[in-house]
Amino acid sequence: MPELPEVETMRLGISQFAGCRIQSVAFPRQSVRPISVTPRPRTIIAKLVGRVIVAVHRYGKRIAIEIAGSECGDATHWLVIEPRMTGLLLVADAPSPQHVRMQIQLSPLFSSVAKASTSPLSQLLFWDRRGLGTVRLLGEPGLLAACGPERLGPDALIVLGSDYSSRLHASIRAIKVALLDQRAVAGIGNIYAAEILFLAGIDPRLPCCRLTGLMWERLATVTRELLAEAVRLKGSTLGDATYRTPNNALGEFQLQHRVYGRQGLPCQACLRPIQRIVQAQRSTFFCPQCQKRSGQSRSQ
DNA sequence: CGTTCAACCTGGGCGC
DNA sequence: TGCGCCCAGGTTGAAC
Repeated sequence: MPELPEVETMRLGISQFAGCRIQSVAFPRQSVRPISVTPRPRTIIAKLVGRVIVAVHRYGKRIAIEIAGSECGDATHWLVIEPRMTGLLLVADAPSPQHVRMQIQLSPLFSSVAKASTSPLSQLLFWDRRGLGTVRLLGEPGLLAACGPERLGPDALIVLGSDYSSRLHASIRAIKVALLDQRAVAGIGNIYAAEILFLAGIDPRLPCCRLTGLMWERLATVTRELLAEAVRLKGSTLGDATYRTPNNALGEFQLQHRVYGRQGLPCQACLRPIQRIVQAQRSTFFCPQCQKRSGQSRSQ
């Protein structure tokens, strides 16, 4: 579920913890299954307890909680969380207790009245039903390897037409498949790729090398605007309703979906049925009429 | 380069 | 009710 808008909503919802000290860390399912945690849970716990959260960052679809170094010279660390399909960061109660993967208790660094009244909740949970998510505690080299420019392209919220064209213009891959490549552009997933291409009027099957400069510009503009609107609406909570904001609110951008999950339903623009195809083992939804090869722009 | 497949997991929905 | 199957927001690595 979590793509850029959902992960950004998580970041905004837990950034209040900047300045808080970590009181305790637990990995409740540790004995049930070797969950994807590196290094070992006890090592993470030893390195985190007593430390202060400096800031909460987002790199593509990953959250990186910056942990201050200790006074005895220990370096800054980052707790990097990848929600993957069903992971959630929560400050509220978890939907089901058995899927809580990590539990962090926090105490305010300063017991100021303002802080106490604005953040009554001092617990941060990583909840993950399917358990495909990962938690890593990394130093600076690790952070760079996991979230640096070698791994992630420009953030989709600020991507430019020139970013797209310089990275993809020579590729023969279908544009929809390329949009899911985090090294090309960071943050787009299966839902938003479909929605972006519909709004840009571009056929998801079109090879990247056939897009014109004008189309790259339009694609970038639509990407930024659509994702910004999705962040404003706190992401998309689909039918199964697993996705929640950290405060347990539902997303609202699913009400704006034009093609995703709408196979067979009439296109809102032309009334022809939305089609579902499979590309790179993922569903692609699009309108064959509104998303002709070159969209509204003329191409050869 | 690029694509395809399997794997990692749980659980909802469907047809029978 | 239950069983078997297909599907799902993501990522990675092996094989071709």
